[in-house]
Amino acid sequence: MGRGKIVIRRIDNSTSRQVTFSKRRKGLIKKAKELAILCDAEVGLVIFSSTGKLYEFANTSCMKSIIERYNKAKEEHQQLLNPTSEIKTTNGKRTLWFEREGATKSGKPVGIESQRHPYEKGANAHR
Amino acid sequence: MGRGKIVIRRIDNSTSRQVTFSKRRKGLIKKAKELAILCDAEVGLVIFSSTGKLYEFANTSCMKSIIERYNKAKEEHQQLLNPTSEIKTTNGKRTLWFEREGATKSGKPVGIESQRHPYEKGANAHR
DNA sequence: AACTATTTATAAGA
DNA sequence: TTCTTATAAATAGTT
Repeated sequence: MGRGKIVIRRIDNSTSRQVTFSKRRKGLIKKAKELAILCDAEVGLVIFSSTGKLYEFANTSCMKSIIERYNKAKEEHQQLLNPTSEIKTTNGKRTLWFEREGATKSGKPVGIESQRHPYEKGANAHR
Repeated sequence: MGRGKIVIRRIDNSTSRQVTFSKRRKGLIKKAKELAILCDAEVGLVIFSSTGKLYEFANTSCMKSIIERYNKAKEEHQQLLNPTSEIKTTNGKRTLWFEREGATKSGKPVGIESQRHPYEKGANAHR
């Protein structure tokens, strides 16, 4: 959005990188707030600039509680990934509803899909 | 952005809230990715839908490392807030560069400003 | 930091 | 939920 289209690639020029960071960070936090309010969601956002400065946004109480909730959700997810069950297919793999088609690319945690395949069963079950 | 302007307020209709959540979540994560790449920043984003589903984005290694970095930065920040120094003004208050003008509103952690006043000195020093 | 031309996101509707 | 389209909003380049 702007005078010209840009390619999403690291901005080499330090000054314009800083300017863009400032603008987009502001925009991202605004969007995070809006999502939280409009959709009644809990949102936690942490941003470290390339110079190491920290910026954050958390719509509920504080980031701490969101992180705790996150950790808790992760633990439960792990339980699903590594249940103490004996169910296994002959090839040693098990096909679960939340199985990834890809892999850990671009920093996405293993077994977690940001866009689809949320933690709970039933999601994306239809269609 | 759309056929009509909307007010940022919880969407009552459950169905449209879900639709909006889906669209905006996607958009927010896209923006987070772009910020990370363009500006060489480290970004961690956690979203819990109103139904409790978790969505996340982390551009570096994993959310865990970002959370650790966050905690570390927070600790250091606390050290700055409660230094073992004896410097005090007569009224018992000390004016620090990162002092807040507001208070803990809308869930923002105490002593942290999301938009301005990042942790490090010199930020916003110009102008 | 302000200003706009443009691009991009997205609200509604199908 | 996906596609389409009109329109609101974000922002790239400039000043």
